[in-house]
Amino acid sequence: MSAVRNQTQAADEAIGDPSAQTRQRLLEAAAQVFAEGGFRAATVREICKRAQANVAAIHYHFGDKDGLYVAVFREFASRAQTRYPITLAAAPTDPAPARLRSFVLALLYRMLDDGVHGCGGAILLREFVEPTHVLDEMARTVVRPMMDALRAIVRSLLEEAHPGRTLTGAEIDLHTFSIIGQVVFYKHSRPLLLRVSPDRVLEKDNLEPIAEHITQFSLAAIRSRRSLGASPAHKSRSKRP
Amino acid sequence: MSAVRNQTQAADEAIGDPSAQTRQRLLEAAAQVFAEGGFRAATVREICKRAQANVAAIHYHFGDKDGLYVAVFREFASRAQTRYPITLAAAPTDPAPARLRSFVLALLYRMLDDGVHGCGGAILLREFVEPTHVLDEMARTVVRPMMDALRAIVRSLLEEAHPGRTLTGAEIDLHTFSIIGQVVFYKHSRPLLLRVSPDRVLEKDNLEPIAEHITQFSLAAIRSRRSLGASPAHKSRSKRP
DNA sequence: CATGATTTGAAACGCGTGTTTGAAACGAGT
DNA sequence: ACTCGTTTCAAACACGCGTTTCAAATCATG
Repeated sequence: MSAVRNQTQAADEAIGDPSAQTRQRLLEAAAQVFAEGGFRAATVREICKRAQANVAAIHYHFGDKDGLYVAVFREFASRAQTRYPITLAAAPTDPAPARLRSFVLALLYRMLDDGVHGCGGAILLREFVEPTHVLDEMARTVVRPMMDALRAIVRSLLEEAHPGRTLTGAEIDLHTFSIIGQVVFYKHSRPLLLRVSPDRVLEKDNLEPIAEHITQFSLAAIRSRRSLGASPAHKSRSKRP
Repeated sequence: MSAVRNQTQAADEAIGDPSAQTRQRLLEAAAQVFAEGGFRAATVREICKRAQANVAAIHYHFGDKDGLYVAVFREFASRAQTRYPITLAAAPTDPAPARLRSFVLALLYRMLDDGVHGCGGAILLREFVEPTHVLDEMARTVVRPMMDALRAIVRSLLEEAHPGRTLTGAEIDLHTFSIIGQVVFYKHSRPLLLRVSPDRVLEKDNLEPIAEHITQFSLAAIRSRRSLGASPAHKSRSKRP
């Protein structure tokens, strides 16, 4: 066995196993501390204080601070997606508008949850701004699938609104980023909003109205004739015999 | 004279004055380093290396790292606004759609400029995510005026699209944040986009199409009947005799 | 040229960080 | 009870950080 205990073994033994309990407490404390301030601002001493463990335990169980962060990412990223799946409020076969609303809702709930289910989301959004060594894995396993899911919804909406119109990847991405930008704004700018518009920060009370607004704002834009310029294919089609 | 030389005196003497030149070099190097990684990640050693100055010079001219950051903010915040005013592409008397487009364009240009004119913008957007001791001053002198300017444009657009409709502050803010969210997404998420969609990051080539998209996307949404729910005033009016 | 003020520099300090070390405690098996 | 493996602990280490100190260099003035 490698110098660092593998996760399956440790997870299996966590129940009732004091030593595996230390590892689990470190993971959960680390998730909170990383979610609050990001990888760099988080300190092993603060993590160990919250976990009531020795700083050497981090090195024993995870190798180093980097390894701990990777373990946290792997442990909690899927929890966020499981607790708040993008199918939270719509089935995959539902119409695109309902799926869009569900997607927005799920992301907003992940951002609001500052418990263990939301840590993955907070860490993810922190990587947007301040990437670390887990960005590649995170991009591959979380970000791309999430963006592809939203791209599919956007494509579907644009095709409905503009039948026969050839869509480019760039056009789909522009709309996709407009939607994501509206959502992540509430997390990325939360510290600022707390200062300049404290009654507008994302909370339980206003989450659904904000989700509804972002959904309707985006649907209206996508359905409008104005949101797509002249199609390159349309232009080139005029040249075809 | 106070222990820290005041800015007016130093700025006046910067031309041809070797000692004031050190101060100016420190300010410009600091602006770059703060813009790149934020206040916390920036080190006085890196700043002095770039400025070719001694670390004690920071303490002599600015008091400490905090004081340097304040000086940088004051020096460069106005430069960003001067170089890329929100009236960049529209006069204050132009119709609201043109003013919106100009507003979006100005912010995108500030975000793209990684020279001395853009440092203020980069530092500002960094404060959204990771506020420091200048947040209060920044909120008062830069953020609020900027948000109020956009709120006025949004109000104007909503009133045109929904005549007779009573607007709440919350409704205006929802639309305002949707617009800001789409814009700042390109700065806040740049490190991530460089990894998952490198051909979509904000650059000179695609800045105007992105500005146009955000403007049209937002205009379409604002003009749609869907973007505003039932008016509270409308509801209460129905009860009046 | 001398003097005083200003500015810069090298070196060190104190602190907080992540990591390492070696011993102690604990648990399992015989 | 002994032995061995696992886990935890206190303490220390090495490093980088922001800040401070005191001397040297520079500049301005009479």
